[in-house]
Amino acid sequence: MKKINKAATIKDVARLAGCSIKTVSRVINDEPYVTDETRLKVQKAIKLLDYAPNISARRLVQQRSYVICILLHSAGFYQSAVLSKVLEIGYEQNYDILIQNYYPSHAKSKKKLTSLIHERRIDGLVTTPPCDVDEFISELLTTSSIPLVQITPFNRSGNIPFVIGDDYQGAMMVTDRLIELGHERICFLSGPRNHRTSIDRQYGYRAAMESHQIKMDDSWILESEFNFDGGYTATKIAMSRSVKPTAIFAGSDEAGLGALYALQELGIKVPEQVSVCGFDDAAHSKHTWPGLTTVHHPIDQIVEKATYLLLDILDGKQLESVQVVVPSRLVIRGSIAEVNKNI
Amino acid sequence: MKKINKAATIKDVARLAGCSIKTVSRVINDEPYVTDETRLKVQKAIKLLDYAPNISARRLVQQRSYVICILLHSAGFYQSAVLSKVLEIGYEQNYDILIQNYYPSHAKSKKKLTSLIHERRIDGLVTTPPCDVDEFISELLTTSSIPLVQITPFNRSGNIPFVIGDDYQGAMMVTDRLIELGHERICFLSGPRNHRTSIDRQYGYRAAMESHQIKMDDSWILESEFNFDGGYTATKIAMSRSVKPTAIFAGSDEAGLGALYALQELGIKVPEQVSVCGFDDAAHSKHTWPGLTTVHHPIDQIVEKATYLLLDILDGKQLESVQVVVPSRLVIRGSIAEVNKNI
DNA sequence: TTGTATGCGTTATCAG
DNA sequence: CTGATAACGCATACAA
Repeated sequence: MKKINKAATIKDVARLAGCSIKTVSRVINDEPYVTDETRLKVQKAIKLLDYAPNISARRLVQQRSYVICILLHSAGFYQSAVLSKVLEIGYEQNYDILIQNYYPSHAKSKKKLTSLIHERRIDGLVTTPPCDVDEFISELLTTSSIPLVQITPFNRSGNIPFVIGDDYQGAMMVTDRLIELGHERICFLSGPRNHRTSIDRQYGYRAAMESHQIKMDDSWILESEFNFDGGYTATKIAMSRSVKPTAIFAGSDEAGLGALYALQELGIKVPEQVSVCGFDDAAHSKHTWPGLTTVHHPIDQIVEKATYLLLDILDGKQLESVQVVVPSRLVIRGSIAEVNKNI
Repeated sequence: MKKINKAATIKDVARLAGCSIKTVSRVINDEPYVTDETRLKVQKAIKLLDYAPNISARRLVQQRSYVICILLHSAGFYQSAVLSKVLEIGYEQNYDILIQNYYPSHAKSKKKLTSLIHERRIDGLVTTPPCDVDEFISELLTTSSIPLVQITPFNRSGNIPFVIGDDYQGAMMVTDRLIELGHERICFLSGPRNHRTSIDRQYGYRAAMESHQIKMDDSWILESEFNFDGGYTATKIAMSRSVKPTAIFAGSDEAGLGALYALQELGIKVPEQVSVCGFDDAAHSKHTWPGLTTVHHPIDQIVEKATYLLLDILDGKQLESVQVVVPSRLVIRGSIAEVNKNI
């Protein structure tokens, strides 16, 4: 057992190996122009001294932090899914990943992010929704240019790299399926207006309804939040109307679970009396009874692509496409059935 | 709009303010011995140049990284809860928080962690279960001494700082409650042996059963995993026996949700025919139907205390108690009822 | 109250 | 192939 009073530095290694620090540096960084003989000597010295390069010194001289930042809004299913993938990537990569909360338009959030960039703590940035709804993020890029990749950007204009799921397509698929089952009175529980996905999913729903020439008006669209309470409340409202829906399509699984709960509380059987769908395929949606029919939003792939996109940009790779759309997939579970008009 | 070619350094500020870099340094770090007049001049220069100290340089010279690391095993409800609190703290503190996956006994995990410490990327460490079941963590501390706080340590011996919930007490409360409702055939779904909580919760259950002189043997304890599938499978097994339980106490909410699902799949009514309890009070347990009766495991508080404990240690504060136990609290929801012996 | 000089541990330049 | 030496940007002992 060796005791470490002070960590060894490159100088110590050089002294022990009988060479210059530059040579040690070469060995550390796998540079050429070192004899196998000296390389071996240096490696032995490194092992002997239990040497590891001081990361701060390296960062200072290289003017890079080897840290990328992920901006995340609050906590929830979506964020958990993002996090778990991000950590996986952090485990594989040499970059450290700094996860930071960001609340759009909050002064403190802006300040935090500004200093993160300004103090050169981070080399690049990935945003998740809805962190980019304020203009601050894009402004930031004009002043201090730092590579950015957006996950599901609020605004797709411009040529900023992004990765996004196919929300429009997914919502169409769900709605089509419900229509196939004979449903016409389909309620859509929308999310907040500052979420790209919320908007696109609503368009998908509308498009499917229209393509089947089902008469509908905006009263079939209930604005709520993309969370349990939002879905719960909206469902209660929908079911209290004189013309009740035979199916509820929640714009997110969290809201879908709220809908499920509300219906069960009302003693309405799912799917016998009312069908319910969600969107996202959250980890939990297959664990309710009945399981929630939903669209698989490939958050894993999205996060992975976005992060590696940023990493590639930082490594200076030439990339052909920096704007990626990942397809969605229908997931049928027990919460939907053929229409029951006696509701 | 100012354009930034190269970021300003402390020298630039000094030059513009007409003083030495030491004076600038004093202003930045809120040190005394600066006239209000010069302070103002410096501050103006800082604003004008849009200056921010280079964090790497500071870290190098101070021999500190101002980063703490949280070790996390895989992903799940528990981890999500930890993460959301950790991010909140990171948002408030000046330390950056590096979240790292750690799989006990995995060579790669060890290597990652070793270099994290070795390269002085982190100043301190917080472990969450079951990251500390291998001896590696404690070994690490003997070789390279870095402050460590353990959340729910596997092994409480020694004087390493830790924060833990009162699992024993909580499990006793749940079991007592079930017994009050007339239950005697209470099945306990245990978790893995490498989880401190799993062991303590099982002891609590046993203690309550014994204190009420209810005859039981080990067949009433089913070993499973602390997740949905574990609870699901164990429940199916329990309900297939000739002597069926009237209540199922799952050692975790995730397992409890699995139990709920299994019973519903079997067409067994909860709580009319069988009562179900969990442990943790996971975010989702109130969103199932019926809501899951459980014990509130104050993960928020635990994470908060642990993190601030580490921060205090790093700041060199004198602390009276570094080993903290946080009490639990019963949460009654719809999943339990008086015993129904006709099962 | 202010400033000078030195060092932190790397990487990079450029001459040997 | 190798090695002096100069940055990198900041903090800090020590002067003034």
